[in-house]
Amino acid sequence: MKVTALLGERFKNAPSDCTIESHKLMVRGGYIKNMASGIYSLYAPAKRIAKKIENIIREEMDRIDAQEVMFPVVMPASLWEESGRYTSIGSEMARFTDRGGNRLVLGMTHEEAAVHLARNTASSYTQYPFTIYQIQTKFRDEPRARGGLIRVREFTMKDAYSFHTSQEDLEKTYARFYEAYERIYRRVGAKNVVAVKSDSGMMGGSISHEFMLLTDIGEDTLAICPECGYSANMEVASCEIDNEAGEVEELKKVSTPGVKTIEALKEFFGIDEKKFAKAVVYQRNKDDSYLIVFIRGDLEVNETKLRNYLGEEVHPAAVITEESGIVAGFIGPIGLDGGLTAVFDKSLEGINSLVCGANEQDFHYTGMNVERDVGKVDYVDVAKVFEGAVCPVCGKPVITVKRGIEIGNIFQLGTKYTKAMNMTYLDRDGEAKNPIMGCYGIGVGRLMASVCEESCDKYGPIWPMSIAPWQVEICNLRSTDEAVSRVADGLYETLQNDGVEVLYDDRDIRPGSMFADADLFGIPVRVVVSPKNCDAGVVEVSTRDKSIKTEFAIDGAAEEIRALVAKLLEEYKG
RNA sequence: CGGGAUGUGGCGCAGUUGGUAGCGCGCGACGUUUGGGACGUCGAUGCCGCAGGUUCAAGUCCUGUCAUCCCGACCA
Repeated sequence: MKVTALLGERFKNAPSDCTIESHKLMVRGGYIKNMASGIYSLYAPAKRIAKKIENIIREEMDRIDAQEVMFPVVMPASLWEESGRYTSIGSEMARFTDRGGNRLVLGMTHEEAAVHLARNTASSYTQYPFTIYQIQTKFRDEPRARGGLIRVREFTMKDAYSFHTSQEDLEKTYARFYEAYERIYRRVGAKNVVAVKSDSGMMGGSISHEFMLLTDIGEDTLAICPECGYSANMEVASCEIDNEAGEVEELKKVSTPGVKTIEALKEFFGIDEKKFAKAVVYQRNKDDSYLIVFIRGDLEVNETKLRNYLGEEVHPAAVITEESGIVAGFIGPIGLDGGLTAVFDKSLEGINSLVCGANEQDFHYTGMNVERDVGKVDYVDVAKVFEGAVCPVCGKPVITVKRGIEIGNIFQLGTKYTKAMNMTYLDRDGEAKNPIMGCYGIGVGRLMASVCEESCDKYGPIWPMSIAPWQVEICNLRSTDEAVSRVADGLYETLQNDGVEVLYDDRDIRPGSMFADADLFGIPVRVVVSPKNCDAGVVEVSTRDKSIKTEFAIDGAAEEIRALVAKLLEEYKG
C-alpha cells in the first residue's frame, strides 16, 4: 500500500474529547472516526489490525474444534421471549418493529440464536458435545460509551457457544477455551493479562472467568494475590477478615447526642473504627422496602455481593422516611423494627464488644456481642475487598487491588437457556434432557485498543508484528530523487512479491513529517531509503520499539528484511 | 438515570461592555528547502450545534432543544 493512495490523515493534536492514550493515538493516527456516541468507522489500518486479530482468534477456535457459523444481527422478539430476556434485559437491547408491525431486536449476544440453531438438530446424545462460534457485529445501547474503542455501543465480537451432556464435559471444554484464550492474548501481543473469577450477571450460570488486561484506565477493579495467584473481580472477590474477639463487656446504653458518623463516633469514644458495627441502609428495587447491612466500621459493603446473596436488586437508600422505623445515624441490630431485614457481614462474627446504634435518637450501645445480644444470625460475606486484605486462598494479608479492562470472558451457563427454550436431546437411556451450555466472548475492537493502550509511546502505537497493519514501512525520504526512488520502489515491489506486507511512504514531504507519521502507523519494521543511504549503498532498518537499528546493503536488503519480519513474527506463533 | 462541562473551517483554539468572525496546524498553487512535524508569497474552506425570543443589530443576552465528552449509576 502506498501512503499516497491511503485514505486517512494523521494529526498533531488529538480532539479534546479523547482522554485515554489509545483513543488519542487511534484518532491521531487515522485509525478510527467517530460517527456517533460509541459508534465508529475504521480506516484501513484499523481494519487490517482487526482482521489479523480475528484470524488469530479463528485459528485458535478451530484448533479446539469450534466451528464458525453466522447468526443474524436482527432477530424476532419472540425468540428472546422464549428465554425470558426480552423483558429481563432493559433498554440496552435495541428494539424496533418491521413494516408488518413485527417486533425485532438487534443482537447484543447470541445465546438464543445458538439454541435456535442447534435445538432441532442435536437431538441425540451422540451428537454432543459441539461448539459453535461467530465473529460478528453486536449492538448494545450502553448508557455511556467511553474511551474510544474501549467501551462502545456497536462492536465486533467473537462469541462461542458449547453444548454438553454433562457438567464434566462442559468443564473440559471450558478448560480448553481457557487455554485457547491465553494463546490468543499471547499471540496478539497483549502482555499483562490475567484471568479472574467473576460475577455472571445477567448471563446466568455459575462459574465464569474474565480475562483482564491490567491497566490503570481499566473499568473493573480486581483483587489479586501476588503470593499464590488468586485473582477475582472485585464484584465477587471474597474477603477474609481477621477478627479479634477482644474483651467481653457488658451491654451498655450510652448517650451520644448528635454523634452519627463513624468518624464522629471514633472521636467520641476514642476507639478504633474496627470496634463499630456500622449500619448501611439499602432499599429493594421492587418495592423500595428497606434492609440494613451491619458491617465492621472500617469496611465497605460490596453491593454486587449483596445483590447476589439476596438474589434481588437493591440500591443504597435515597431517603429514609419517618415511618420506616429507622432512626438514621443511630441504627443498631438490637431492638430493630421487626419488619426490617438485617444482613450481618462476617466481619462481625465472634467479636465480643462492639459499638452500635441503639435505634433511639442520640443513643448507642457499647459492649455489644451479636450472638449474645441479638441472637443467632447468619453471617454472610458482603464486604468489599481492600488493599492488604487477607487472601482467601493462601491466607497472607497481601491482596493488591488493580484496575483492568475486560478483554474476554468464559461462562458456564448450565441449562438456563436450553431449559427455557425447550432444547432437549435423548440420552443413552432414552430420557429427554436439556443440554448444558457454555459461552465464551472476545471483543475484537476492545482488544485492539487495549493492545494499543499497553503498547505505545507518546509518538504512537507500537503494534506487535502479529497484528500490525503492515509488517514493514518504507520511508522514501526523497521521492523527487530518481535514484532514491528507484531503490525504494524496487524494494517495495520485491518485498510485496515475497509476501511481505508493506506500507510505502512515497509522499514528497519533509523527513520530520514522514517520521512522525511513521510513528503513528506504528509498523514494527521501518526501512529508510534516503540519498545519504543510497550513496553508501545501504538502507537503514529499525524497529518501532527501538530494539533494533541497523543497515543492510541495498543488494540483498529485501531478503534480510523478509528474514527480520519472519523472526519477529516467530515470537507470536501459535 | 443523577452530577459536571463543552458545542466557532478537517484538528487545536481566540473572539472584550452585543456592531456582522479570526489565529495556529492542516489543505491548494508557485518558489526556496530536505534525516524528527521547514520558510516565503498567494489562495480556498464557516447556517458560530439547532429552533425560537429580546434588540436597529446576536457567535456574544434569554428560553427551549439536540449532540458530544468527563465523573457516578448501569453493563453480555
